[in-house]
Amino acid sequence: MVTRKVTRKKINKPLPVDKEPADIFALIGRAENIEQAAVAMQAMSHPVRIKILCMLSSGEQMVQDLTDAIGTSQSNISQHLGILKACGMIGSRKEATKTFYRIEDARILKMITLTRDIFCGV
Amino acid sequence: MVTRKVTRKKINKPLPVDKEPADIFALIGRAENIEQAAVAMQAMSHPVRIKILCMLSSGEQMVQDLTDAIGTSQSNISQHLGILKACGMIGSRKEATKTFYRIEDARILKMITLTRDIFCGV
DNA sequence: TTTTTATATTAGCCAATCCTTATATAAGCA
DNA sequence: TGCTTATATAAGGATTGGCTAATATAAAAA
Repeated sequence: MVTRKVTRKKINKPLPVDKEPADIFALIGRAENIEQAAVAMQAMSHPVRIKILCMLSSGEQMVQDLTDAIGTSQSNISQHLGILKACGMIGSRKEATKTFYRIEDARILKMITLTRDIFCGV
Repeated sequence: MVTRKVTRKKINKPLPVDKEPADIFALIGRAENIEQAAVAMQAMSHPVRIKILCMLSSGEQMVQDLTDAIGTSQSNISQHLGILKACGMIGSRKEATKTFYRIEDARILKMITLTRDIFCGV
């Protein structure tokens, strides 16, 4: 028996690149785009990661500062940063022992800004 | 030993109501809002649910039509609808044997519209 | 009343997520 | 060299998420 599993795309994958448009219901056909959006939202949908993205949306930050401001373990922050980085949302730069993270994907910056706007009125 | 677990808010909870603002980094302090945003994004972050919301964003739809257009089992659609409904994103209305769903939360309509805009350019 | 249509619910399984604790790496400093 | 600081990685277990298959409900149709 072929156990064909319809497993979801893992979160740690880079967001795929764009493709052609479509028709039904204005966009259900755009499977690629929908997938991208889902992966992006899933990656963003954790309080710690939202906080990280919010902080990064005002510019580069180093891990220590993120850890202090957000208030969880360094290991935990590092793992969340890893998730965000794995799907291309953020990038990093090393300077001696410190690592600085920044938002890489313009769409994510837009998303986080809008999310903030909608849920925080900020 | 008190195994104090920092469990995340379950997805099947209504979005909590607003509270007071804060200070650090413009909004890290707004835990309530961040939580709301996270719950909302998590609920939206599945291809099937995004498709459902997209379809609903152009008006009320019945289960059968959603099922046909999206292309998964009726049971599956029903379960996803349940998730969206449980957190107050959508509402429903019965008419004989049919159930019509619609978007309830204005913020979600905004979110889905923007997501569409950002990822699909539609 | 039986059958059909439309939708909801439940159980069970496997995969994914998340946190904690412990350890690794690697650069700067004494 | 050895210590400290900053960050990353890995293992482990607990919980959640998501699918399928089976069943329940309930209204309409025959």
